[in-house]
Amino acid sequence: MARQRSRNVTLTDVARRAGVSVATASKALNARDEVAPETRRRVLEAAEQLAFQPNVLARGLLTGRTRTIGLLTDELGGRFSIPILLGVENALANGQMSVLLCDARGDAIRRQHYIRTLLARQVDGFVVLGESNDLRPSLTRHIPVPVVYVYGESDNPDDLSVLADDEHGARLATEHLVSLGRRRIAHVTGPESYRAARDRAASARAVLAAAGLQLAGGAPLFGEWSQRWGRHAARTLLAAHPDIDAIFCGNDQIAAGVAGALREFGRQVPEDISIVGYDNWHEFAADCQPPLTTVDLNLQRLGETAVHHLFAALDGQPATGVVRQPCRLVVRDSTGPPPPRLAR
Amino acid sequence: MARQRSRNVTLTDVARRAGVSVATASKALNARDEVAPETRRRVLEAAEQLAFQPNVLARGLLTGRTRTIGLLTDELGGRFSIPILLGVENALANGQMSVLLCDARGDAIRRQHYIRTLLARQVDGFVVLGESNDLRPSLTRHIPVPVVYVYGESDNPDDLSVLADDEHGARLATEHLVSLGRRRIAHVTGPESYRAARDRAASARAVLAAAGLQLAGGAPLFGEWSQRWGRHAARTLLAAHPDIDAIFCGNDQIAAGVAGALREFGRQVPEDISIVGYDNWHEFAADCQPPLTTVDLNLQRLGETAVHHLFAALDGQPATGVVRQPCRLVVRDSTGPPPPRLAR
DNA sequence: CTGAAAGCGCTTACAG
DNA sequence: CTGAAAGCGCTTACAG
Repeated sequence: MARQRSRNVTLTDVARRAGVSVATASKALNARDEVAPETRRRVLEAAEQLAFQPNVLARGLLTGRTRTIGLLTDELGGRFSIPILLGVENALANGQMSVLLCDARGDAIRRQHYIRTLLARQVDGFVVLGESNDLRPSLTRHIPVPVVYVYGESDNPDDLSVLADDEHGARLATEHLVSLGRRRIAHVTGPESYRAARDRAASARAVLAAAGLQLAGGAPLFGEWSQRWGRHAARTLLAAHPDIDAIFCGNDQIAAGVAGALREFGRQVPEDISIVGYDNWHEFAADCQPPLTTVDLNLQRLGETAVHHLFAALDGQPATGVVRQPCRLVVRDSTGPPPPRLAR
Repeated sequence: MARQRSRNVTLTDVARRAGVSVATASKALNARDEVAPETRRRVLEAAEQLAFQPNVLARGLLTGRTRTIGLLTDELGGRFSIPILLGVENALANGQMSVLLCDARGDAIRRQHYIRTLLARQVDGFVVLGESNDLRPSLTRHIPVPVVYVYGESDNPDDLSVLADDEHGARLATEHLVSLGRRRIAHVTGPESYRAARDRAASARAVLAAAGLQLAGGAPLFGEWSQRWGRHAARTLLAAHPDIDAIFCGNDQIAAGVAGALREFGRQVPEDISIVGYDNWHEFAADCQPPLTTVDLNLQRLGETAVHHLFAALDGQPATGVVRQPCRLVVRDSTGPPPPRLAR
């Protein structure tokens, strides 16, 4: 760590070693075709020998393109940001671009500061990552380069928002339970203030209605995104509706809590009561007792999709509106058909 | 999103509006004292009116400093990276620096590629974030700017590594149990191949030995970092050593699994058997039944500490060796004194 | 105190 | 095909 930064090898060094001008060296390295093959060979050899790395700042100053994008997050600590971030980083790297990371921590001042900072660094575009899938105020008017919103939807329909399709995810979950022969299905989920909770609940009800069914208890149980709430809700449900045969949970934590409570009450999962979670949060879903059937939002792919749309916008092909990416049902051991004696 | 990037406001624009040369404008904005107060006022006003943001690339080209550091991670998806990342981001932002994020995904080729990319972007320094706290190969010989390793220790003692103090964390946990009057303490932890598991186990044994005790069963139970292993190990322990009165777990997932199994066996937590977890992973520890006493590694602060050391190195004050940051015991409901009838 | 000039490292017309 | 020159936006001696 004590090493000094040595002077960088510059194009001038390469040119000198190859015995050409910097202009020619530049053309040779950038594979422009106005260079003699033998000259190019000499330049490439010199660059190789000197381990030349072009200074990206100088190039950016000239071209106005930095091949850098700003990733503005609201709350990186949240559960959903990381897989999306990974997808964004991966897709950008595949496109030879880099990402400057800024976490606003839900603070508007901090967010504005970061927007200025990123613009001063001449980023080519922005990805704005929401902490929930609720509508969020558009930032685009402050940003003179292309912006794509991911996970959280911009409130300006002229922006492009790339979202997980919760209607689809909840439909997959509910149809799975119905197709297994479940008929008295309850829904335990997070706070009604979350769009995710409302959308999933609405979708579940729609699927049941189409099958001539309704939610056990008549309505979703809105609460918290926690195991604790799952345990509590399961007890309440068993007391009020002892004949339920399935519980669709708004996330995997709730599902894990439900599973724990059902076990304490001696109900067998999946035979007596099947459980579906949501999120495919590995540590909760796969490590649950029993492992949970759940909905995977494909978050990493969501990040990649957002970047592909950003690339399109950088190429002059911007889109607007909402792109919804489908979900995927992951079937594990927490769902199955009712026991034969109860089959109808 | 369809907006065109408009030409940026440059220092030339500001200078023209203020009626001065760019040289004077530059000095005024950078608060150098060779400028008349009235001139400075006019320049600042012009900059304000034009919403001038200096082009950081141009400045970087000139000064050789970009105020950007590269964060090289091995596996961002891992449990520990995020809090550390947050700490790094926060400390850098406080120092008016930005972070370029690169996740090598444990791939050596990809890692080398990122090192070259970051150097081409003229980063001022690197933070290298390990995915585990095992020793890792030093990258410093490829990097001509200051490097600080965080969480994972570099195998070169000439590097600086900022680490969580697992010896301390396990000591806090074990001393807590001993001080509560627990005497038959078991240790259930992750794979022995992890340094974290070995270090914590060794520390627990040392504390017990100092108190004239030894681990229930004579040795730690190494297994996996999962609830499943926690459940399994708890059953094994109860069968072999029905009189144990505490279990120190290598992480919170194991502890949650242990808590679930003990409940099924009708053992009261914390009265009959107290449990301590490790990591203070909120979703597992605080939401456990009962909420877990656990060890918090202060990971966010670890990231901040690493950045402070990097700043020192950038200021010409590099350090070498290992910095270990203390842990913190978080006491919740899973630990308490033995019931009076059993107290001795 | 102010400004003309040089220069950071590169790319791109343009002339030869 | 090659290279001298201009220039991206800024900062810093240096001269006045």
